[in-house]
Formats: sequence, structure tokens, C-alpha cells
Amino acid sequence: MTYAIAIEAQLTALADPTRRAILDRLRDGPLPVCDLAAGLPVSRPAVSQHLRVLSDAGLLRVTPQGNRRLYAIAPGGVQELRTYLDGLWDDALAAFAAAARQAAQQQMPRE
Amino acid sequence: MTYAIAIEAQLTALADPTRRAILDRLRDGPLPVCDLAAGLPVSRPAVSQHLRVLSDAGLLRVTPQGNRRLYAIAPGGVQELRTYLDGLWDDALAAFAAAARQAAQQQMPRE
DNA sequence: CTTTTTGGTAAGTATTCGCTTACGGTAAGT
DNA sequence: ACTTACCGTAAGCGAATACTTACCAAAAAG
Repeated sequence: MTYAIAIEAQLTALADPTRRAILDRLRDGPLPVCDLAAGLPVSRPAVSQHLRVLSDAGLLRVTPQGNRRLYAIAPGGVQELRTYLDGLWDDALAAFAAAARQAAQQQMPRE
Repeated sequence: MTYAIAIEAQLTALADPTRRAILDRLRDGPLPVCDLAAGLPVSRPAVSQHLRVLSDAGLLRVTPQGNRRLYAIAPGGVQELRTYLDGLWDDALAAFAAAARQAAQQQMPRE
């Protein structure tokens, strides 16, 4: 059941636009908190709180470097989320195909 | 910008556990609201509200059938979400590789 | 036509959430 | 040693959210 709560945490983390902005700014590489907060319309403590949410969800990893703390996207953190969406996608397609087959059979019962 | 707000709506919709439960129950095929509410720990109006959120996000499609309304997973609704995650994944891997390369070069500057 | 089933919407409420300012604590600069 | 930079946490507040009950509309059943 650790799987489900991870999905929960990751989706909740990604649902916030500020947190997605943080992830976007980390696409090019790790950044300290001050640099992150400089490019965002919210205060630095708010960024710290968002970073905590993202880290708890397993989407970020932290590497303290002297005075600063470098945050980076955790490679592999999005993997189970992708697996979940892929499964949803596959089942949706299968159900759609089944529904279409049933509709066709209902429209022309003989033949 | 329609792309970003769609991502926003879909992630917000998927972040709620009750809404994910609804999607899971729809994996096998379309269901009316009463059947959906029967297997969930919340009231039927709550399910209706969740169905509206999911529909607005483009994750469900509705087909009225007489008295009832059949909800089904919209095939293709999850596609842009998958695209977003794939992009995030790729950039994260690239940034990780770049960071590893830089670290290696910093550790052995000559050679 | 009356009754029942199905389902969306309105109003109200308690909880959660995202943000702010204020503070403490550690490392670097002077 | 003193000051400055960096960063996490606590407390408080307004907005958003998920739920409830109550109500109303439309299609099916009797």
C-alpha cells in the first residue's frame, strides 16, 4: 500500500502551480532555495514549504553544500506515477473498445 | 495556454483519492452515478460533484441513456498529462547526467 | 396521472491549504 | 568575534475544498 500513498503524495504535490513552477526551474539542474525563490512570485518560506512537500513525495532530492541546500529533481521519482497513468490509459482504451464492440453488436444483433 | 490549464485541472482532479476511486471503478467500463455512489463511502451528491470536476478536466465523457447518465473514462484525456510527465522525466535524467558529468570532472580536473 | 428512480444543484459547514511575517540556527565573509 | 547570507519552522489568516442535507427536474414504472 506504500504504492498508493506515493501516488497520492506525488499527484497532490504536482497539482499546485507553484510547485510545478519549481520543478520547471529545476529541469536544467539543481538550484539553491534563494535562487528558486528569486524567480517565483512568492516568499522564500513559501518556497521552503513547497520544497518539503515535493521532497516528501519523493520528487526531489537535497544535497547540502556548505551554507546552501541544492534541490534537484529526483530521477525515478515520477516513474510510478507514469506507471499509474499508463495503466489507466490502457484500461480506458480496452473499456472503450469493449463498449464500442457491444454497441455495434447491439445495433445489428443478427450477422 | 490551454495546455497548461488542462494539466492543472487534470492533476487537481487526480489528486483526490475519491476521484481516483471513481476512475478505478470505471476501468472496466461505463457506469451510472447510482452504481458509482454505491461502492463509495460518500454520498451521491458528492459523487456528482466529483464527476463534474473529472468531466471538466476532460478525463470523463458522459452519455445520457434515458433516465441515467453513463460516465466513462475519456480515452485520450490522460494523454497530455503523460506527455508532461515524460518531458519532466527526460529533463530530469538529462540534468542528472549533466550534474554527474560535472561532478566527475570536478573530482579529476586533469585528464 | 401518480409514484418511483435517477441525478444535478444550492446552501451551509468543517477541514485543508497556501501564503505571510517573525524567529532561530548554522555556515561563510570581514 | 561580529556581521551577513542562507534556510527551515512556528503562528496566524484568508481562500479553497470536500462533505453533508435539502430541494428540484426529468425519465421510467405502476
